[in-house]
Amino acid sequence: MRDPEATLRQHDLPVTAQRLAVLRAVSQHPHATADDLAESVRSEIGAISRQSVYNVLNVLTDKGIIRRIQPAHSPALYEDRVGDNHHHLVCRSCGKTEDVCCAVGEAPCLHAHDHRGFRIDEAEVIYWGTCPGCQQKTRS
Amino acid sequence: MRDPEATLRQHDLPVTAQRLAVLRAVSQHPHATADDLAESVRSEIGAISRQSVYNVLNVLTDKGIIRRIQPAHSPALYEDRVGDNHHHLVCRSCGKTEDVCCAVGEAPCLHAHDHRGFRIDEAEVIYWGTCPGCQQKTRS
DNA sequence: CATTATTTTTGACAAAGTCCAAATCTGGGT
DNA sequence: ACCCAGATTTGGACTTTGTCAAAAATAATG
Ligand SMILES: [Mn+2]
Ligand SMILES: [Mn+2]
Ligand SMILES: [Zn+2]
Ligand SMILES: [Zn+2]
Repeated sequence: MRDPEATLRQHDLPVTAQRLAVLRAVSQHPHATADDLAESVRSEIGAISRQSVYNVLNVLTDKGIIRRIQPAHSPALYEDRVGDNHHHLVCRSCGKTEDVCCAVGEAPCLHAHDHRGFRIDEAEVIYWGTCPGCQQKTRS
Repeated sequence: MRDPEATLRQHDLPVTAQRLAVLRAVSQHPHATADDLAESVRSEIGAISRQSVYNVLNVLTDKGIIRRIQPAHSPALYEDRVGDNHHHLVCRSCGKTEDVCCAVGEAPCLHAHDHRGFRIDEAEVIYWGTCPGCQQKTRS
């Protein structure tokens, strides 16, 4: 995130210490949970209420400044990388989450047109598997 | 579901009234929530505990007899259509969920090999959009 | 500075699901 | 048919993730 303060102003959001800190935390910890981010923010500015973390994450998500992803068996994760329609790789064992580029034009994004009368605006893809670390642990 | 009782026996699961009823309910109500299914089961066999519904859904899911899908902003949904790797179309407005065939060999299933050292076993795709009904309601 | 709308905080609340121990039932052997 | 051991079901407490609402604090504006 280049300039959190400018980003907030560009979206007509009053600049507050909480918003700046949450935005920096999301930027520094991609795919972190609200709880992770709260802890991170506390270590930076001392204190923030749980509700404010949610308030800020919600408003930033609504404005499209950050992105929320919600894999099964996990609380929501947030990231700062928006607008590129990338996808995710999630470890079934430890939850480790990594980005996967979506080569524009490739399926399934290619198919994100209408099906059964639905007007489709997003093709969300999660690749489930086992991360390298967990593969090792599982070796007999 | 052809024969719920045979299915249970094939998987070495003791046959109980609760399991039979839940299995039939899943079969008759694709993409229903645990709560929906509990109600449906109650109307058939009179009573079932909330915990048993979860127990049964969990064991059936673990055995691969049914499938669980967990779209954002929704409790888990269950269905009886397993093994064909189909995907889902979900309405952002009303939650309506429909099946989308995954032509085997097409992306992203084609890409369900290794990325970044992950051993991938599933490519989950959810197409988000607006269903026909909700499109009409939203017309100005 | 003073005003006003917005944000933050606190604490209660809700939804979805799990944990645990007691009661009940299923399947298998007599 | 009956018994037994192990598995399942039940009820209730509990956890996690997140929202609601009202009061207190703060940011933007003039
Ligand atoms: Mn990402
Ligand atoms: Mn389906
Ligand atoms: Zn892992
Ligand atoms: Zn709809």
